[in-house]
Amino acid sequence: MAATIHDVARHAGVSSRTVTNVLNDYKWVSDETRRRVRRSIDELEFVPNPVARNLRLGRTGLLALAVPNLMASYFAELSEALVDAATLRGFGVVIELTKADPAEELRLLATRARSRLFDGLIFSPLGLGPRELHEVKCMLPVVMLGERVHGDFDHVGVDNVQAAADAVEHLIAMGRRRIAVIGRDNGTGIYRTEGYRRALEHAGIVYDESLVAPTSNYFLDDGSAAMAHLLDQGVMPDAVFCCNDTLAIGALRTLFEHGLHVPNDVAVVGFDDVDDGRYAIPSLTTIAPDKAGLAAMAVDRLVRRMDGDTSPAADLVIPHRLVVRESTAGLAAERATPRAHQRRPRPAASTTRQATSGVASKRPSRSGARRDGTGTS
Amino acid sequence: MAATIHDVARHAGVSSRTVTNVLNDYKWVSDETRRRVRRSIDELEFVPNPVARNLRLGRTGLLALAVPNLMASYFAELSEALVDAATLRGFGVVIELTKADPAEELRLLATRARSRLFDGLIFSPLGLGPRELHEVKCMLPVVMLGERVHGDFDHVGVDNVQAAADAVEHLIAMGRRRIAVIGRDNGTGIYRTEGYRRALEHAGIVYDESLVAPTSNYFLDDGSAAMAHLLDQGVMPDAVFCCNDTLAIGALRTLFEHGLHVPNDVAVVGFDDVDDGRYAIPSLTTIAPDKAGLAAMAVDRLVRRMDGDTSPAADLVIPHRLVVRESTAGLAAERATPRAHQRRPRPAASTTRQATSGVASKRPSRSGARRDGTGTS
DNA sequence: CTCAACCTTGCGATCGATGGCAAGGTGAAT
DNA sequence: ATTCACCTTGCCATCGATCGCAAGGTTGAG
Repeated sequence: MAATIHDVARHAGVSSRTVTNVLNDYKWVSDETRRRVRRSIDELEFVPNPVARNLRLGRTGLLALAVPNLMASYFAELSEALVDAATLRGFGVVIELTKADPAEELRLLATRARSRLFDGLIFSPLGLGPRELHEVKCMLPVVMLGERVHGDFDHVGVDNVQAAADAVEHLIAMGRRRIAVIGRDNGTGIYRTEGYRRALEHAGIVYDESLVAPTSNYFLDDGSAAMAHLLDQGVMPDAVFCCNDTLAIGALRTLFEHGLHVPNDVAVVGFDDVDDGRYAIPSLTTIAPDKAGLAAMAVDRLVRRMDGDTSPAADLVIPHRLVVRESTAGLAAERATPRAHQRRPRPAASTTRQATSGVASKRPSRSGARRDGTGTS
Repeated sequence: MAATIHDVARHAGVSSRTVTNVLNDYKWVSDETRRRVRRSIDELEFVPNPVARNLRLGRTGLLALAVPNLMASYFAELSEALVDAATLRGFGVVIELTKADPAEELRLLATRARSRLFDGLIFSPLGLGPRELHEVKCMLPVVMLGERVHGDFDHVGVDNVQAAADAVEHLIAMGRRRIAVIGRDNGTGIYRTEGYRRALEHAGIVYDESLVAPTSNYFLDDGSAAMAHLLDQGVMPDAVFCCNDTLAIGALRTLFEHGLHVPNDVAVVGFDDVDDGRYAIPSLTTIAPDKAGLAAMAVDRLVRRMDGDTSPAADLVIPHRLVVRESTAGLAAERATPRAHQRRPRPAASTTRQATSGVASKRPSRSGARRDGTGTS
């Protein structure tokens, strides 16, 4: 059905060897021949069969990306960033959903990774703990995301403990004392809760188990349920640190339903700087990791390994920063201090503009003005 | 490095032919041999090289899924559903991000689809209009999502015009008259706006161009900007129909910033029933398509085509329903009528429970009670 | 004329699994 | 002893592209 290299050769009146030479930019091909071959390729709509090529070359041009799910915005955004980064380097990306299931994650590393269908694997483990991961040895290059694991895998991620501590420190700086935490029991959650603990300790606040609402998952549901659980138990915090934005948005909803005002009654901080958080009501204070940087770094690392780099496993820490929004600073605070708290990159473009948000009135209507056009006023 | 079928044969003391026989459940293999071969496979950790197998068989076990992005929750949820459905049938999924770029979408259909790297393609076109798509002929099985196109592609999707009309009818039933629409200018948006127009017409309300806020994209940003644009122009609607939930959530934010109450001042309806909408403040009334059903149907259709089904292109319509939440019914309305408006499937499980939401108080605290435990009260 | 640089080609092995074919080998039934 | 059903095998072509090798061709410079 589809044309092969031989069809092209016949059509162009050359040998198949010459066609390969053209395809691979071999040194000694005359311009004339090159042109003729190219024309035949176009006319026959020939596309080299990657499967055959890959069999020969031992590479498939595919990376596998293993994430727990795509429903949690963080993983959706992360995946998008990684697909972009991979595409830039000519790799396709196969998405594998692990559902944070340890068995599934192991199967992926142990079996599926041996299939040679992928040239590399970017893995965001949630189910497997450091100990299990330590055991696994994997045939193909792997870059781990999320929390550092103690196997000999390359790793890219933020300093979760420090970042969480930053977030909680911010709450303390805002005068909060009874600070709850939601989300301890998943991969990175453990480390983020540790950061929470340290920040409290540093401020001389005692760590109170009853303020900890563990969730094994990290969906909106879970944040909402955990918050409700806290309130139902009569625990009344004046702030909540959520191990990610999705949990935080769920928690916002529960607080709203309970008639509690954020941040007046309870301040909320998330983690990840997911797009939704910017548009939440109130907008969500959060820790923003450099996701694009993370993606680029992960792919870069992987490609380097595929090219034979055998240096010892690296632990790459990407920067993070605190983004203060209404859920801790409040509407009034934001209005009073129109500092450039936020960065709002437009998803499509890559320009980065500074802009305030959360301003409720006095919006100079310029024709065709963008929503954030007030940033200049 | 990695073991091949021949290594296994040698190790088990049989011929490679026998190993193939075992691998493919050939009829005449003695149990004894079968066991021995299996043991060798395990010991050598042999996994058949899919690339070689595929070269021979002409199939790769991979489906391509082309969506514009993963940032818009709908596509994230859709992708997750499709990956699940494909995994169930033993297919891997390669995600291709088109960015809603017509050129990219064409390249995908015309070139990348010829690569034989995929056995099939599930395509969610946004950039290409029906006319362009009509032209394209594609070598491999394709199932189209979103709006029906008039090429000879299989198609799975909701009846966008009808569904949009349902949504707007609901607004009209709630007594709204000045109903704006956000989002016309993208693939499905055109059809949804058409549904909007019909519902107005049916109710004898004149279609007013100044109430139409077109957006070419469908991110939070765009919804927010479009809403601001309407308000800045002095257009004061009493309801807004947004062509998807993401736009709607963006619009909610702008309304909030302008100090307008939803739904008292402005009612808002979205489309897609994205997870975020359930947790938005206020929770979002929306049109819920059966996403899991859609995913299953799409994969099913694709597999059937791959197996040689040559029946004429099918147009499969999946059911939708209106889900009424606070953004049109309001807190009070919900509290007054604890009807089972909503279905809230837990992402992980597939059980479907009826539950009210948006109840602000009187939450009977049962130990370990789920957030939606009030549904029985 | 000779040599070298440049271009093109046919041949054939290679990547790893598949599977047709014919040829054997069992053991049991006829 | 013969037939047959059952099991196992070696051999080889196949999928399509890659690439080394040797050989043959054309130039033009020396």
